[in-house]
Amino acid sequence: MKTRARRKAERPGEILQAAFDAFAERGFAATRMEDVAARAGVTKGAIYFYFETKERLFEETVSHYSQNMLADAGAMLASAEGGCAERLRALLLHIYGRCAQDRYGRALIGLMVSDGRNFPRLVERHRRDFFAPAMGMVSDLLAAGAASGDFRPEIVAHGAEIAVAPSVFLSLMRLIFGASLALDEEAYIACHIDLLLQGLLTTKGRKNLSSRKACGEGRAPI
Amino acid sequence: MKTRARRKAERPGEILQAAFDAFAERGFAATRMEDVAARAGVTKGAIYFYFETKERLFEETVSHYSQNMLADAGAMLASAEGGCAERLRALLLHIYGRCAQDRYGRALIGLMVSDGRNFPRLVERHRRDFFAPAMGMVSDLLAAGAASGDFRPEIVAHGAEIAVAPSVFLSLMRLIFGASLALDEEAYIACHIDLLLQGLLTTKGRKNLSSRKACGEGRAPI
Amino acid sequence: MKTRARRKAERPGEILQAAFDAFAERGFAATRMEDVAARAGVTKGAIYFYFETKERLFEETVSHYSQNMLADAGAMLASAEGGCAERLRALLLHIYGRCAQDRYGRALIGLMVSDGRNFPRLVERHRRDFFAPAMGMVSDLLAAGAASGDFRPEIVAHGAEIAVAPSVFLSLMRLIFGASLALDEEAYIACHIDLLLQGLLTTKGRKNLSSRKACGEGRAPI
Amino acid sequence: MKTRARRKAERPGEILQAAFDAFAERGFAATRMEDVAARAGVTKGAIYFYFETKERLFEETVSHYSQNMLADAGAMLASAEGGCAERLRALLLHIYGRCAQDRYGRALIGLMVSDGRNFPRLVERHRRDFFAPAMGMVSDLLAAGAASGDFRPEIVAHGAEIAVAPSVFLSLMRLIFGASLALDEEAYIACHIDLLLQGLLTTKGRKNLSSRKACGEGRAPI
DNA sequence: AATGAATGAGGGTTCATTCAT
DNA sequence: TATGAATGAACCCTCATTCAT
Repeated sequence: MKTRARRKAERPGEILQAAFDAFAERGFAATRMEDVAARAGVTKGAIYFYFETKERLFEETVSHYSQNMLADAGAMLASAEGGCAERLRALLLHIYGRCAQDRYGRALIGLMVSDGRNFPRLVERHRRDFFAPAMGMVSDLLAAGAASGDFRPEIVAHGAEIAVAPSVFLSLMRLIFGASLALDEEAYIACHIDLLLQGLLTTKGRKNLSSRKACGEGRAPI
Repeated sequence: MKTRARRKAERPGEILQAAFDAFAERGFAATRMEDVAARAGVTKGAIYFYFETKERLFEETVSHYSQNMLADAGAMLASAEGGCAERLRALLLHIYGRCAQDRYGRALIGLMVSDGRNFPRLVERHRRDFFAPAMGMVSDLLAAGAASGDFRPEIVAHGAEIAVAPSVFLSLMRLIFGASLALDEEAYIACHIDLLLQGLLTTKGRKNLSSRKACGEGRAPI
Repeated sequence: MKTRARRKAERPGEILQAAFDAFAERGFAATRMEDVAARAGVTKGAIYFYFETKERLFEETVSHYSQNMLADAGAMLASAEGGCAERLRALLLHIYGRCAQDRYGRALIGLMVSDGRNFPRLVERHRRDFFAPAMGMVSDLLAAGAASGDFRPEIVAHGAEIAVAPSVFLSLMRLIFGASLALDEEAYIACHIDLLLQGLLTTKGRKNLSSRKACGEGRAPI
Repeated sequence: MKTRARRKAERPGEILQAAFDAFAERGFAATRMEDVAARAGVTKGAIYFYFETKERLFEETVSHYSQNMLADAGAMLASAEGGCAERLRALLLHIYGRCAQDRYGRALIGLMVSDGRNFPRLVERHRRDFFAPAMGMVSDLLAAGAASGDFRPEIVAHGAEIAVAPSVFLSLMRLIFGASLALDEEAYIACHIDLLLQGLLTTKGRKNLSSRKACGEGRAPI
């Protein structure tokens, strides 16, 4: 049994977690405060002690969750090794794991789509603090590759979105169709990275990649 | 003033249109029957003369709209000329126009994401009657290209999704971020098609494409 | 195919019949004008050509039906033979047939109970034109019996209601419990008449009754 | 001002009472939840805190009320003294008081007739838990009288219904015609019991009754 | 800090009634 | 006469929010 003080300190976090679960499952409109309360193991009134309105609860829930995702990506990238191609592959795999294959990552996209309309401040913050930096990481990688001669320079401007799109697309298909969509995700991802690198790499980049592989420095493609 | 008979024939369509507008703008839950009625120029009760419940109205609205989209894509593809690469480009451009740049196409995706949960039958029908055939069109094109030696055969299995993903991604970004997302769509699309074809074409396919262009048979990319 | 004029003349009656069926089955509130219209084979609007409102339709329906019942009872009584006891028995059997065992007779009672509240004029008319005369017939019979010395004179004042009550009670039980109430109606009726006559007859009346029976002038009890 | 806890404990009962009043006055369909709420001194929503739907409220209201009636009748009978005839008279008087002369008892019958159709479970429960036991009480009394030789044995099978019918009939007349029906209830009841006992008693039973009366042990009839 | 009874505004749905055809 | 599309007033029910305890 935790102490009362300890419980008290944890309440807001528990509520946020419960709220995210609930919103993720049913969306903003279909989630009742009582659903959240039940999940959090408190009563409706208690939520209002910590959050002014349902709208505020939603905003804090979503932004609380999206903040973590960026930090993780940064950490991952910092520790990645190899040339630009390998680093790009590692980043994409990370994104797949966080945004398409993780239930919560998927849910975050779903919530943005379904309820973002009514929370423009939240969306703007999400764009500024999460989406733009995340795309920036991919963009920077492409720019570095172009600078080193590994990547074709034409694609620096919009390549990041193109590179990331299939992971978001996969996420969306799962959101909409769920498990009823038959799709071999491993093969899908391999195909995506193969196609992307074929389109991205210069002749020089292609050589670098294969020579490094020959030296055993790279992982097998997926 | 139209005759009564004429009005009657048009009412269901007017209501469906009004409903699609309303649902697209606010989602299922936040849309009131009165909103739909007002848009259609009738009163709440009149809608119930044509549609049993709000749920049924939603289902018919969505499936009515998605049926049109597929027919259009088929017609477009039938009239497309040129080699596989040109035909693929034409199809992708059509998809961009219908699914990313058209307000209603975007809305359709948004509605599937936000409210599909509560309409499993509708989602399944949409998958079977719209999504699967649409992806099949792209898939068939890739298979034809692989057979003719223009496209790399490895990508036949999942290339369709990868090829289409950026258009859906763009659609999603506009849904979520709206106009606040600075993005040159023309350049984005050009980059996408360039990158995709680079990844897709074999050496032979590349020659076919450029020779046709040299003869003036092809349009400039985008 | 009937002529238009003929159809026209029959319409109100058809509607009244349909309305009575509908009201009898579901009560006033739960019956929709459309139900009545469907039963009558016309559309809602047509009903309003003949009846101002739903209330008026109800009133005319009920009073139209209740008018027949009294005439029948009078005719029956006029043709009844035998002494007071026999005539009383015949009358009670008639009442059983019309008010307890006939679906419509039962329904009439049900409608009076459930909806009479809101139709005071109707109820008053029913009381004056049907209920009071009907009770009067029974009362007169009792008075005649008392005058002739067959019936005990004490019961003339309220005996009619007491005599009739079990048939209404039976009607009510069927209305409420339907077929799920196990009850041998033949035996019930026999018991009722037996008990009633035992209570009613004077010593002289008893003799008259049995002597007539012995002469074969009377029917067996029930 | 009552404490909150106390109010909470009383609310359901207050609502049931208010609901019974309202339903009794207007029937199920014509009673609005707001009527009930206003009578109970709460708002519409509050009712839904205690009762799921209007249907459930109706069911609980009716069965709550009918349970009391049976218990009362049992208690009364247990304390009754005298021979079978006296006990029967006492029971009938009790029934008159509760089912014909009490506004609520009358209403219960009315509700069963008008709305029972739509609540088959309720009706069945009412039959099993109230009507059958209540009739059983009368039946048992008749059987005991037959066993002791006071009552004629032929009437055991259906005598209970015949005995009770006039009280229900009176109830019904008041329900339908209200005060506009001129009827001396005291005399009516006396007539009923007189007639019934005349029909019921054997010669022996008659002697027992009059001897006890002669000894001053019995009350005057009514 | 937390409870949970109570509020009250709002939305979906029904249906008697109307009226242009 | 008859139709049936359309109206509009109710009514049931939900749920975010409040507040006495």
